[in-house]
Amino acid sequence: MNQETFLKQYDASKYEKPSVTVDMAVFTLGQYESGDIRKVDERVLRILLIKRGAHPFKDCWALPGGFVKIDESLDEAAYRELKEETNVDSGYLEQLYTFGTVDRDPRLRVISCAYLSLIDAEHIQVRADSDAADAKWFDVTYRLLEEHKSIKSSDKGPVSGYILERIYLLRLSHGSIDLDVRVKEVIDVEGHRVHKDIVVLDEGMLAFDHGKIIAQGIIRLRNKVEYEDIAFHLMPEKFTLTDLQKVYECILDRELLKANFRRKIMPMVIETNEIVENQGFRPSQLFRFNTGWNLI
Amino acid sequence: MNQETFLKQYDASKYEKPSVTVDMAVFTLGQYESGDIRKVDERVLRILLIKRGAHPFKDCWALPGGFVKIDESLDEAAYRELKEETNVDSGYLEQLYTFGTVDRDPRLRVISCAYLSLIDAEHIQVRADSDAADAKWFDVTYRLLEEHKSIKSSDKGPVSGYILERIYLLRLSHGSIDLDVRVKEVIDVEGHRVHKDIVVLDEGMLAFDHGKIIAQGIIRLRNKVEYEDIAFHLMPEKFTLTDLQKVYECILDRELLKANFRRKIMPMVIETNEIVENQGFRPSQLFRFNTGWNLI
DNA sequence: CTAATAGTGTCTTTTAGACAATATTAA
DNA sequence: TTAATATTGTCTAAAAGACACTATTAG
Repeated sequence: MNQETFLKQYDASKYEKPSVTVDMAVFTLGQYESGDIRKVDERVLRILLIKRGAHPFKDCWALPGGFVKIDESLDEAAYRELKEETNVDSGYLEQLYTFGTVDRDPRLRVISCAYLSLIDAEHIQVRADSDAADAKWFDVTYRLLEEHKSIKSSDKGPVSGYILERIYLLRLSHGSIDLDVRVKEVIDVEGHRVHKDIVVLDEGMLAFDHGKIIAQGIIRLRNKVEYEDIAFHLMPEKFTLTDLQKVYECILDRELLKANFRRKIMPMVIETNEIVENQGFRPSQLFRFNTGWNLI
Repeated sequence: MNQETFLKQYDASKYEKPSVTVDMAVFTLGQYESGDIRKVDERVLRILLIKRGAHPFKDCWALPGGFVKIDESLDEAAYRELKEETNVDSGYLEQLYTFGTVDRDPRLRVISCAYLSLIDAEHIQVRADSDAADAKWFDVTYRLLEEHKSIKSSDKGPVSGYILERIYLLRLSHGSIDLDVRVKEVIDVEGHRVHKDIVVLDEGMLAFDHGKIIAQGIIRLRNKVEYEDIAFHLMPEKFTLTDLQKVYECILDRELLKANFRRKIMPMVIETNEIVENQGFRPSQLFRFNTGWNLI
């Protein structure tokens, strides 16, 4: 039997199959005008959520996404969804993680491949989908609330294992809408055995396991921003170093020292000869991304 | 309409669904006795491959894996496959990446969630599966052959983009069987736009896109071993520091300086009071993993 | 002038890398 | 003894962190 004949007799419908979706964690940068001309504007990290117009989780907020078509790849599905929801086709996109617990969708078995996307605020033009009663950019913060350590000591003294639990507050807000979700990150170690997990303690108005996906996205973003140049995908063509620093700060949720930050990112940027004036304080120079800064 | 009634009328079979599999990149450590009692044994990284007994890719070598059942999670499927193939239930397991191009399986649309697993050589007991005519541990190396840079300069001078291509030789060998596969890692940058890809240039006797998965697994392993303690999952309970260093060296495919290596891993290990003697040279102390070394 | 931000200089600490020196064993 | 590996010490270079200083603007 050759491969040809095998293919003809293969029964593709023999087993019950899960459905496969992509879910998009699309981040961008928001801005709040300070009001005071002598002060610089505030910046926030934002994520796109849609209000579900249909069951299940009707009226809850969810990540945009949809079923993967039989004739498109995962990446193609992700690009298509990004385009459908935000009308941009120029964003950064990477696969985040695939979520596959059995009961994550009450309708039927759905495995979701989550993607992380970063788009620059200037290109945004959200388009509410047919499925979505409403699509909104939510301010996001993810902040440590509590930390619990319990150490499993063997009789001899040395540590045989430990459980590290960190409880974070994932806060998503848009106008008067406030979605507060507590997320527990658990690291359970027993000898060589490690088990890491993220557990959403209270789903609130978030649909499915999307709290977990968002948390995972922020964690990825925080890890990557430290040693890769992905933050520039959130920036416009030209930007001040203070703006760039604020992006790092709202991703990492901590303040950075100006001088050290500048030293670190200096190789990644090129100065333009443009400056920003009329701000009530010293004008600042505009920079742009130095494509190829990490070429040897 | 409430969620209850919605679920009843939802037609789960409305759309054609892809199949979902897990593929396992299971690594362990191999050893070649040097023959000379005055020399220490050689170590190699190994990966488990099965010889396909059925179409498609009959007689080619493939990663172990299988379809995800409708009532098990992705992680459960991965654990089950690991147990079925290696008979160990104690290994390290993490999700690697989900591969979802349309034509990666000639039979039908299959999306594969790949897992990376590390198991300690002492526990190995491979069990040839029903699907697998044969299962073998292959020595693995992944070594840079060529590097091409082409820089796209705009008229003004600064770099507008570049293409970086690195060609690696993925060599899988077991006895007289030698699977050599050239793998191209491409980084295509144009302004802000980045596109990374891994392309297998010649599949050889490797089934499906498993060359790509294996390469991805090795890349992940190399990245992680530098800043996490996963290498210990490949070690037995007690080990010498030289053995540990050799594990790092065969994962990274380069030699490390002994003194620096020891300084770096010292906080991760605890010395036992046992030593290894009768080796034809100075005896060495045995250490074990210091569970909890990274607790504050 | 002041309040705010822009931008620079320099010291210290930590980490990584290179390499030399000494120690111990079986044969 | 010797050839091999085991183990430690120290110098240098690079990166990260802290903090103080100067500069420039609108009002």
